[in-house]
Amino acid sequence: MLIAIDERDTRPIYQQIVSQVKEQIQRGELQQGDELLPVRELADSLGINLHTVRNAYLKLRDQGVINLRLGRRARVARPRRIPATATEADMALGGQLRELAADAFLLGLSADELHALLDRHLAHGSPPESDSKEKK
Amino acid sequence: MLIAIDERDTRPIYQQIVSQVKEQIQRGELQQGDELLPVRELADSLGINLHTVRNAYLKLRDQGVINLRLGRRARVARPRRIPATATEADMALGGQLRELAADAFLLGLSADELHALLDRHLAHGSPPESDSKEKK
DNA sequence: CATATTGTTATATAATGCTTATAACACTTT
DNA sequence: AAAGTGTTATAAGCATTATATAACAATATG
Repeated sequence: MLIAIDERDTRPIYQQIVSQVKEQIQRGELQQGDELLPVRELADSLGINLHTVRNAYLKLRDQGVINLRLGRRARVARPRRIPATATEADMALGGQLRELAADAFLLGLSADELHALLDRHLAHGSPPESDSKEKK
Repeated sequence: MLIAIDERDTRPIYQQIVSQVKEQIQRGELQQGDELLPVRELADSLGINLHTVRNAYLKLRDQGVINLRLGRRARVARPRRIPATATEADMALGGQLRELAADAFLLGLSADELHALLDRHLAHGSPPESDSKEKK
């Protein structure tokens, strides 16, 4: 399943799980119908409580990302693919877009630079990977 | 000052203030050297506690967005404009970029569509406004 | 200089959110 | 029937967020 908790990440654990599951779907590592790890199993493997994992799964269900049914394993839901007009999509991502735009601006990034940066994550979902230092 | 608390926003109040100040700077409504509202004044106008506003100002100071000096009003700091290499910028925005990319993907947005959406917020910071039948 | 303004520090308290801990229950699969 | 899995329930601990007061320190104002 390849989920890891990052201590340096200030977000709550369940949020990190939510994000990572979404990213795995984006990268194609998880596809429609695929089974997620059982809550107890994932919880044990991460050394956390069952309910923390379950909370993450509940959030994913509420966002339509996975399906939950009693007795059966959690499965990746059918893509919603709501055609979303521009303004509809903006409703869903509005907060993130505004925050990203403001933060990027304060970093002195141009629109092109930000686009390029974003493309890196859109392609396959894999980040830069570079560890701390990097050659220029 | 034009700051408003959104009850539907799940983020803490101080975070909303942080975001809105940043967005005002991005839009040019606040510029280098401009004074922010005094903590007590903003707190009163929002009907919240002094320390909640102060907490927001502290976070903004920690991010280099504003300067705080005893006895003087908070002022918008000189732009940091750290030239930031691509990977440096990614370090700062990495989490936001990954999350946005994944969420956009799950919404079925193409790279172009996401770029266009992002541009709306980059231009002036003002959201939608122009709605119509968009091409998909 | 005197006073008001403003950021800062210090306590204390309450409310909420996150995580853990146990246990039992309900549905599905084997 | 048994095992696996999601679900519900209850409780507790801890961190974060927000509130409430009060006093202090540096700056601005008159």
